[in-house]
Amino acid sequence: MPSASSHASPQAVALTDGQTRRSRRKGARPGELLAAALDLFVEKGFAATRVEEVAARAGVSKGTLFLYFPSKEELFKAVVRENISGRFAEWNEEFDRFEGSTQDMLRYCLFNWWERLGTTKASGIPKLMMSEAQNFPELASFYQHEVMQPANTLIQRILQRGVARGEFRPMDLRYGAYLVLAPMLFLALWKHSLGTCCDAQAQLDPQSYLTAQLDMLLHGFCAQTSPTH
Amino acid sequence: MPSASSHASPQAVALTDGQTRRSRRKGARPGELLAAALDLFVEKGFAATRVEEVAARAGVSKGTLFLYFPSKEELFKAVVRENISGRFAEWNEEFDRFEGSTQDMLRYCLFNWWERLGTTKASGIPKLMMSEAQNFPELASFYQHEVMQPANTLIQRILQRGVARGEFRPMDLRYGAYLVLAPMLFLALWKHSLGTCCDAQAQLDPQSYLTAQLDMLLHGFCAQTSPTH
Amino acid sequence: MPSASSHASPQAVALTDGQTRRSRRKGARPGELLAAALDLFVEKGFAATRVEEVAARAGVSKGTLFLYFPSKEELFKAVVRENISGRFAEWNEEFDRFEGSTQDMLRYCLFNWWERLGTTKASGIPKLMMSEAQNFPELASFYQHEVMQPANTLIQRILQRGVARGEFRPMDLRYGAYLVLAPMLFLALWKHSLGTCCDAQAQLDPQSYLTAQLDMLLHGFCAQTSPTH
Amino acid sequence: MPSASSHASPQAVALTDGQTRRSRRKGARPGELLAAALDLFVEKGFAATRVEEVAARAGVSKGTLFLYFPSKEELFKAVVRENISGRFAEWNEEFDRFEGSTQDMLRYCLFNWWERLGTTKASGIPKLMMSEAQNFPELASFYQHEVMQPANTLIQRILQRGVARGEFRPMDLRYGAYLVLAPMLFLALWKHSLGTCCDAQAQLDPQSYLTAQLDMLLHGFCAQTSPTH
DNA sequence: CATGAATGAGTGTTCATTCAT
DNA sequence: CATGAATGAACACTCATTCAT
Repeated sequence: MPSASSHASPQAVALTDGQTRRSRRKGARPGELLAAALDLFVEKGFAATRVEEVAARAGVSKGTLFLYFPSKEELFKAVVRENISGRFAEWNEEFDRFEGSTQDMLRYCLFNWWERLGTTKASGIPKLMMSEAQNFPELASFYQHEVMQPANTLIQRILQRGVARGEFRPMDLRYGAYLVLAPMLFLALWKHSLGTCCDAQAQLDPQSYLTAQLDMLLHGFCAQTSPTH
Repeated sequence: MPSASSHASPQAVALTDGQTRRSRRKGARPGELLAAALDLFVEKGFAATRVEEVAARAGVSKGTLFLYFPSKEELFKAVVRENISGRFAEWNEEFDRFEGSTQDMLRYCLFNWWERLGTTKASGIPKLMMSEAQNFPELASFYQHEVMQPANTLIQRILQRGVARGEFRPMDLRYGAYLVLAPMLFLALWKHSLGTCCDAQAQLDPQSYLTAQLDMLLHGFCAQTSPTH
Repeated sequence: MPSASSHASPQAVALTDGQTRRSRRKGARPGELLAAALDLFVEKGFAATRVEEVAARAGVSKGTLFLYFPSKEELFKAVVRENISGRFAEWNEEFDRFEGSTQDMLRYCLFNWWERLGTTKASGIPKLMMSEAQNFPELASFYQHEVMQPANTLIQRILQRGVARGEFRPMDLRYGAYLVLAPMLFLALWKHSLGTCCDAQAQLDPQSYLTAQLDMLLHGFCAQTSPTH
Repeated sequence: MPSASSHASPQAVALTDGQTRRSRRKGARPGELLAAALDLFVEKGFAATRVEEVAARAGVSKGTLFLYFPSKEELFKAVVRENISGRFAEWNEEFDRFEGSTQDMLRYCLFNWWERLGTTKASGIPKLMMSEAQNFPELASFYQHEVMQPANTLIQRILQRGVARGEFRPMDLRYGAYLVLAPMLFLALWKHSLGTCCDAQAQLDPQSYLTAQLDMLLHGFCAQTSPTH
């Protein structure tokens, strides 16, 4: 039963820049941990992130992390839920309330998505999943059900609306949804991988990219629309 | 995966003091190792691949691997360098010789790319790069210059041809190229990550996906083509 | 498991500066904790029992446990001390009053012991002592003096009575007593260790075992009794 | 890739009293590990023994231990096999060759068992199993099948021989075997638990104990053999 | 008195890397 | 050249113990 005095040891204090850790408001714990976890998972990947690092960045000890999240995987799931899954309800409601043309809706969808997620740390999550899917099948399955499916469904609803109102050509909705999703994901992926280390001239401007994307989605490349197969 | 031994990386050569390794039957070593490493890196990712497994699959001992590659990281670099060498010269020539419509050229480009690369192990490399770009910035930059740029340029040339011939509407070529690339990369990424662990119903059929993609690229979603900006 | 609160260990009392805890309904705390601890120590062993579990089973918080017992080790000591208190006075009295043959007395002793202790949680204490004797030498010594010695003495008195009355052959009483004790302890040990996880066919029926044991103790294996040394 | 010079570090050398570890004959590794493991398991119990300690005592690193034994549990099983299970074949053969009376055989069995196992570290294994059975059911089951069963069978064969030759009274062999086993196990258990910390006067002399045990097994306590139920 | 949030040392296991042979 | 035995740092997770409230 050694070192009863090890609490508030010099090291621990050093970690928090000398603040007395005990004095913080209690309610913030899980939130700080989720924020720290998001940062680190995005920065270094799931496997390469050590739970101790997450805890340290949140200003708590390793043990405390496990007080709130039973395992690293559950921590990850909580991060995803906090940042993505939890928002589909809200987005679906926005869809129901939307009154403009479906073109505008699609535009709103793309730009809003980028503004709300793309510009935040959460935009790193798709890359994270891509990287770790093979090695953590349970996480992949979780992401598939809690993120990809709802996203797909939401976009299918938009396309369906466009078709129903005669604004869009008839189409296979399942693949149509991927046509919208693919470039969005590509943008997020790019931002967190190759985008971080390429020349200035090769940078992708999100606004321009999304604008081009939207125009192409709606009208295609062709000068005159006359499908040819 | 052609004649691997001719690509022995500088480091590897340095290790052996420049002896002519070629004269022995053993000269095939590095190539076998690179092939095994590609397989495993693509299957399981960099971190999850154990060097012992690579060595075993190449039929040599762990020690031998380190004889040719000073570290796991260098092995990774060699694998990427080995597998993204110049196929662009050939593809650019094909472009020059192509005589049909630009629509057909784009179709040919997409389906051919999938057939020649997408169905092979090499289709795992983009995922590999995405995942590890942060950890190997030097390689990411290399990939950017040697793969992404040429690919971009090639596609821009196609789009440019279409515009020049009045087949395509005028467009910002740089972003236009990404519109073509994004779904291609998405397909390759999908195949090697979430695609491996999702429900049967969520599977993506490459042919259908590319077909839908092409149709949308050319004609867009809209019922009547009347650009609105 | 009678009135636990009357056995509050010295340490526990010391902790509370001798206040009269008795006057409150909460006085039952240490007893509930000791009972819970006995259960769990017997079930899972010292190391595998978590103090939180003990506290939970006693219906208090982890912190409260440490209010009464300064450490897990002290809790263990208190448990053992609490549960091996003097039943020997009573048993010795029974011996004095017994009027039948010494064979019957031995039979009574074995079966009664099993009924009164073997079928209760207390039967787990010998196993506990065996397992932890090395780690708690002071307790082992205590157990030796307070349990093993009196038990030995009691059984020696029985054997002595048999010899004195001509019912038993002369013998070395000290070792004779172990001959009676060994199988009793073995039964208790078995019940709480290997007996819990072996095939149905390898199970030991206490009644049959004790019967066989008694018969052998009295008459031995040999067909005709003619001691041969 | 730091500290390439960490091999043969001062610490490591210190562990082996300055011998160059590399110079040892290779074949001794598993044997040294098994011996170290037996020592430590017996001294401190399975759970309380750290694999690193085992490795250190054997003069190798933690990693080396896992080179030979895939897990701590397998190490334990190997220890048991090495010291006990592996010997039943030999003992059964001795039984087959034995030509004297069954009384002598039983005597030989008891004293020989003590001499060959009881006086060695291996005598600590039964205590080990008793202590850890609950927490490691797989080990318990292993011990049950590889040790208890064969021992039981061997003793039943001896008793059966005695009965068949008219030397012993008829009996239930299954329980009869336990009558022989119980005191043997008790002796081994005693030696490694309470026996280590009790007064000189309470010590059990194995030879005397076994002698008394044998006499009682054969002839019982009773003055005249006249079974009374 | 009682709580329970917070701590951090401790452990089995993996695996890239080394090096004597 | 090739081997594979040996290494030891690294990591997720547990749990006895503390202490501010």
